[in-house]
Amino acid sequence: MPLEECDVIELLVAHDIQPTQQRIEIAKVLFARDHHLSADDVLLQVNDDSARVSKATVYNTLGLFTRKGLVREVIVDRSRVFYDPNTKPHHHFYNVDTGALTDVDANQVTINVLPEPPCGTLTDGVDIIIRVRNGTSRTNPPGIH
Amino acid sequence: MPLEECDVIELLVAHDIQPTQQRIEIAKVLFARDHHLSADDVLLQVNDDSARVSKATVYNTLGLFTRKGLVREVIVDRSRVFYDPNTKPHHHFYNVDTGALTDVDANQVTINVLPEPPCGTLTDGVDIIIRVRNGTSRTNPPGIH
DNA sequence: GTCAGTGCAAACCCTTTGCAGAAAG
DNA sequence: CTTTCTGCAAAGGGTTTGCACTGAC
Repeated sequence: MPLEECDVIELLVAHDIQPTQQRIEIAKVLFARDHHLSADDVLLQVNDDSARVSKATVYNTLGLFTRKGLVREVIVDRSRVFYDPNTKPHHHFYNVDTGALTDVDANQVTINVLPEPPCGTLTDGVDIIIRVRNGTSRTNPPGIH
Repeated sequence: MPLEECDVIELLVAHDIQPTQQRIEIAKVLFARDHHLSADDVLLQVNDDSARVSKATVYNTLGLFTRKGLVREVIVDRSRVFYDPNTKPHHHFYNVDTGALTDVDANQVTINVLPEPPCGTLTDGVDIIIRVRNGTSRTNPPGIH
């Protein structure tokens, strides 16, 4: 389904974000497909198809979207943050060779955490990152079934 | 148990690392306790008690230790990498308010992943990061029991 | 003497910030 | 007209690199 501009505007407004031209362009890139983009990816793609958005605005906007819950930051790589338009609970395969991120729906994974969170804290969320590398074997590491 | 210098040297040699003075100092800091240090933490602590190690050497050495499997990088924070002397399979609580990392033994957690890794890849490892924040509620988020 | 390891400072890269100009309501 | 947003460029902070020096064998 091609993403209409009016859908994006609705999305922004629903998240209490003023739909400016630049924010619309950035949202269109993010929500075009279910992918994971770095800030730089967004910058390149936004400026690829006609629009003109500065680096500062891309960073500011991605931060804004994250604070407003429109996208989620995924931290798997020392060198850059990925932004994930999928805000439903889910986890990730991360290919350490290629850097590719793949979603794993949360209900495809069951985890049982026996230990309590450290004293005085409460659980905020769980990120599971399954690091994969190129190869063909089928053996799972310990603890995974 | 206080960590003897000879133990550290043995550890380095066992991992095929030449035990130079600086590497010994860095290893002593890392393995003094079961904690999680950033490169900067290591730099400060190494130069605290008498020894003199440069920033470049700290970074080079931490990279070397990681490649040789002596320590593990933990990436939970956008701003810095933590180095974990515990190489046994385990996961982490991460306090987003304080930055504190706490180990969760792998056998305290069971995870069942239904989906296969993406085509042509094999699982390398699984990192579970349980983000916690300061507070007192006991409610678990969806998927945790 | 040779080769690996170290240290300094500069380079790098991603990200953030300050501030003036532009745009939205 | 007022407020918010944008863009540029400069600053920031962690990390890496180039290269000469030191030290171990």
